[in-house]
Amino acid sequence: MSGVMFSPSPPLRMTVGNKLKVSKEKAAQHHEAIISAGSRMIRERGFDGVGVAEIMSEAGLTQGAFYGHFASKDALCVEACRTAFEARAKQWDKTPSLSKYVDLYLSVSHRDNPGRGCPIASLAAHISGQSPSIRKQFSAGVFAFTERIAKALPFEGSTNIKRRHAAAILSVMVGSLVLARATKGDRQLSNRILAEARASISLNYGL
Amino acid sequence: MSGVMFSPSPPLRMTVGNKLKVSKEKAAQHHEAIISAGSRMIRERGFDGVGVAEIMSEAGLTQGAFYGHFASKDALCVEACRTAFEARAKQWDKTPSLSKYVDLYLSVSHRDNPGRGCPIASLAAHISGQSPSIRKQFSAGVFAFTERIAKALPFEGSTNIKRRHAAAILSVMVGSLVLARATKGDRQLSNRILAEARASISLNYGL
DNA sequence: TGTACATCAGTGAACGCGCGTTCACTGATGTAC
DNA sequence: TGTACATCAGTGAACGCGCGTTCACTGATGTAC
Repeated sequence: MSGVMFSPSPPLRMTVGNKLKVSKEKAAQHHEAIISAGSRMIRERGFDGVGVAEIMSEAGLTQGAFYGHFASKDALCVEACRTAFEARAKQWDKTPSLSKYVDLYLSVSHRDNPGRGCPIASLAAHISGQSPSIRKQFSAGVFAFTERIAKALPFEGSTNIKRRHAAAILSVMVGSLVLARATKGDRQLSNRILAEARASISLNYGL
Repeated sequence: MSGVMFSPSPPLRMTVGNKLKVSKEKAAQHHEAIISAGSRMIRERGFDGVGVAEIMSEAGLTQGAFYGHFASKDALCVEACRTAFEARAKQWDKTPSLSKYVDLYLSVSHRDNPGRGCPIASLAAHISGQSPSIRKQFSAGVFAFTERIAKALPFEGSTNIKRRHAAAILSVMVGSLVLARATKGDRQLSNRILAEARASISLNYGL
């Protein structure tokens, strides 16, 4: 028989076979896997759009094990939010310039992959009604992101003026990404929103 | 006894007493009341953030009556979305200029009252995962709003150029409002976001 | 105009379902001797 | 190094709850005579 045979979507468990207790090392890996799956799925569907059982299944475990790793779903949400901001900051550090980062941010790829994307664009509208700990985590992330933009602005100016421009730039970035995602069904409109936001940042801030 | 006595939050039923069948006129009023309550509560908490029972209670009816007015919750969501865009368009028509409308849009009052506010800012992030009929209704609303902004721009330019600027302006408006709402816990940050978005539209587009 | 009754808007209890959370149990890990 | 056993990460079924939806019933409306 020619060609490679793929088994039809194996459940990709992290534990091999039917072993129950795992080593501490494995358990730590599981902990990270839960956060990783949660962070991605929450960005894709919002805090209330995904359940504990599905997150655990994605991490290769059953729902019962969840409460050995986290006190509650809310506690995971806080952690998932934190790591999402952290991961984005690391990606930012790998990008050569603010201009390039804006390119990436307003790309079709970012629009189509919210799971690895900016948590601000994914979660901003889902924040009200969430717990105070989530809201604080989120506000801190927005503040830090604004500061990062301000410091990276390639022109002269006081910290205060840079902060003010940064807030406006952040608004265009987040707003256009959210709008582009919401109008994905109308591809022309969606693409235009991204392109025009990019152009306006270039025109108005020389980025 | 001095002072006015208020009865503690009366349930405000539209039907008086225990009457069951109501006139066709009353029934039509109920229909509008359901849409009105739905439109407001959905903008406040998102499509999945509010239930049929609570909407009906707000409209002064019981949940059982809902399916005499709408085929499903989804059908109400479509209608609620439509009327929200319609109401906003009417409010726009009452506003003397685009500049004044942007003032209102980026006001603290609009930030703090999503129930009567722009459905784009309230619902954009909740659109993915909703039914095709809701998504279409929403995309049409975004498109219409962009056209409205384009036509109201107070400077010379081709339709195409105006459309492009309109898309960018819409992104700042929606983005800053969403961010301001999400960071309401940090009042200083929230207010700054609104103020800077307003200033940037003034600076960059002379509005 | 007055009466008899079919219509149907609204009621309230019930349905199945998926959610977050709990818990008795399992058995490999990893320590004590 | 080898054995005995306490620990505890993970399992899987169950819990109460709120959701969207259904339905038998109610009784004022509004029509037919």
